Amino acid sequence: MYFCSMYTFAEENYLKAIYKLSELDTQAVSTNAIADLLQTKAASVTDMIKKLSDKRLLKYEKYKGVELTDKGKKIAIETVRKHRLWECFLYDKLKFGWDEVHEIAEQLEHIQSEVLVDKLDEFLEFPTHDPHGDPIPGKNGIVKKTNFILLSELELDKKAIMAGVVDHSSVFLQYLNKLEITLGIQVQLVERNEYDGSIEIQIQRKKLHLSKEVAKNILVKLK
Amino acid sequence: MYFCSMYTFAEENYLKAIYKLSELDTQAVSTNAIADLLQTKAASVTDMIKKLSDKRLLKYEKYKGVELTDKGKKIAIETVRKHRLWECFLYDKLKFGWDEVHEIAEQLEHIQSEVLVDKLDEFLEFPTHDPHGDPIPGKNGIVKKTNFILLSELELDKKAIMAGVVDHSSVFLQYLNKLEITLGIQVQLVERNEYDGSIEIQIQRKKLHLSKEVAKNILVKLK
DNA sequence: AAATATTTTTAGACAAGCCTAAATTATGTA
DNA sequence: TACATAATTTAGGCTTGTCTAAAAATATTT
Ligand SMILES: [Mn+2]
Ligand SMILES: [Mn+2]
Ligand SMILES: [Mn+2]
Ligand SMILES: [Mn+2]
Repeated sequence: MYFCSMYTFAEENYLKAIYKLSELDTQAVSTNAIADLLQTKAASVTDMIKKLSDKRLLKYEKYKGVELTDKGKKIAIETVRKHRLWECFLYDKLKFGWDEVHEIAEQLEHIQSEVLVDKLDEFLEFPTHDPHGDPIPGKNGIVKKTNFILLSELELDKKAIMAGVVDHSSVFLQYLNKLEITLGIQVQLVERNEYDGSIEIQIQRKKLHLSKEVAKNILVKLK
Repeated sequence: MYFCSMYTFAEENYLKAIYKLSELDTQAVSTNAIADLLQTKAASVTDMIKKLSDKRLLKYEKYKGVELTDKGKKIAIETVRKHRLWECFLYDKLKFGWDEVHEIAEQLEHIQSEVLVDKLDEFLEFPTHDPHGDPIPGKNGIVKKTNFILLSELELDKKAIMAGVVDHSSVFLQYLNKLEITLGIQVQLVERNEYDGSIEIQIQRKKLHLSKEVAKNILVKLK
């Protein structure tokens, strides 16, 4: 009503979802993949795809999936940038837990004001990573690649730093809270169990046993 | 899509507008008054009024205007609280000008998360007034009355403190910026011109001449 | 009191975003 | 290659929130 944004919440959410999926795979993004990620129906996705295609935000060939145009990718990355900056604000300044910030940032990412994003960035002292270890795209649209590896693939006795998560669900993050696994702490692989892929790690003064499932959802940075 | 708020942006904006208008006048709020304030059409207002009436957020009698119910008033005040807290954030923390905060707060006020409001309030150290001098409603829904008077009604030679504005438009606020009139500074009425209602004031080391129009849009607190 | 002007409501339309059910196209398997 | 299955699109419908134009009610003048 008051603000007429360039793009609607729904449009930005679709672009963000398509961007995320296109990073996982070089192929065109399928209708069903988008529907799954956004928890909506394939028919709704087809509707929106047509609108975004009309606006030249993506390339669409019937039955062949979609690919973002440069314009579409730019908007997607801007939205990711806003999302991650707001997550930093919620975590660093308002002292939310890393398991609580995502849902609120899903809303805040759609606030329209270019100067707001810049001022927020400055206020947060230009953070490079969000509370989940994901890189914050620059104002120029460049997203730094992180060279993290899965904790499940860490070599025996090697030391590393907890650097990110694959699963962003609050259930998983709360489980890590309980284990006192936080980003930035040092980890060393003590033992790998070949039978079930579970591992034993040393963090701080504790030894922890982690299932393969959990280890595959934690990212570490080699020292 | 992701968040299903109790009330939509439009509903909250209508409730806020009706609350504002009902504070100006004890009578029921008219359809046209709402349409003017929200810059929409009377027909749209009638539509929305029916929906809000169905939801028991206001009492509506055809052709007789509307009155908020306790439930409607509660939501309106909560929205005002969020609006003003966000304005404080933008002004105090992000260093926006007082002429820039309103538009962005119009968007931020609709973010749904009760704990976010509480944490923001705490982060801002429980401010009592927004950058325009308007009181911030408490968590309990109580809005403190300010006993400010119009600068145009200040008595001769009396000293007072700049405390608020009636006109919140950025044009007016920018004009005050140019005159270096900011909230909190002392003001003394030096002369009143009976002919056109204009006044001469002393602020800091300067004497300023203000039209009646301007003086009627500035609020001061007696010392 | 009647005529006129203003306010408010109704009627009908539209765009955005979603849905279900049915039709169509693509893909994988016997 | 033909059939079965899965993916995708189309058709038609719904809600929200907006609009214009016309009708109805209320308020103001004369
Ligand atoms: Mn979102
Ligand atoms: Mn994140
Ligand atoms: Mn608003
Ligand atoms: Mn304000």
